[in-house]
Amino acid sequence: MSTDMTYEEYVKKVKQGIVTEGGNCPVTPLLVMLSGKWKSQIIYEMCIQEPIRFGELKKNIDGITNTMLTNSLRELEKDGLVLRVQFNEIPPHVEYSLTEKGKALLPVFYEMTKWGFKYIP
Amino acid sequence: MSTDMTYEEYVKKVKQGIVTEGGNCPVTPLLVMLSGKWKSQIIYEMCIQEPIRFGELKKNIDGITNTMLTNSLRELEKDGLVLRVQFNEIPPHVEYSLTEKGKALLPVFYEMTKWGFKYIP
DNA sequence: CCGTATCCTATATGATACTG
DNA sequence: CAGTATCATATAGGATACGG
Repeated sequence: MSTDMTYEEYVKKVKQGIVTEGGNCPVTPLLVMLSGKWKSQIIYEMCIQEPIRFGELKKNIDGITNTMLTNSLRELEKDGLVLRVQFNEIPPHVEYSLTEKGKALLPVFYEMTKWGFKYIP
Repeated sequence: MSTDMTYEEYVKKVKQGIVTEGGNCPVTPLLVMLSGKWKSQIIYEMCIQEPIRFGELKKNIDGITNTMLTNSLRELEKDGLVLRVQFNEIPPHVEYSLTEKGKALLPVFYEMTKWGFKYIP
């Protein structure tokens, strides 16, 4: 299936049951990548400020622990959404940013946000 | 914030850090609603066929158990995405369908699918 | 500064048997 | 037909202390 199909083409194909490839739900992989309590907030922080450091993420995301921030960043990195660059200066620091793949999620977030404003009180 | 803001307005506001309301990530509530191993597939099946019965969902979604299908449907119903209608005939049956709120997720899935086709091998 | 190591709890998921 | 009840396991999330 083409990447630039229109919305009308998409809806038509969904109703025909032919959007899946190999029998898998087409949105599941992305939902898995974004699953977890903190990942969307981490990506959102990177949309605002980029690159951003570990300590800034920790300060901006209320309630997150070192463990969860580290784990989430590692998974986002493994999935190719986030880039980690380490600077071995004194003092050492690390800069996180979105990859092209990660930045390309913004239209998805746009639709989710529009939906949220309409349907979530 | 308006529901019909353009994508350009959205991106601008994100970068200014003013998309959140009350300090919460705007996409988190939806991600929570769609979290879990089976929910997106359930919604997808309802996009193809609607209304659909419990047994058909079970047959179409490979590997799902009674327990998980029931739990997932109950949560989707509680979140207002899915409607459950019970027919007390002989034999009894139940029909599930998407609410307007649930149907309105299709543009979100469209963007997710386009992203998936581009970035997932 | 940016984590890791360890341990603990909560929640999600799963297997199986049974029922209005 | 469409579930529920029960029990078991796996994974996610969290608290705290410490290290390169």
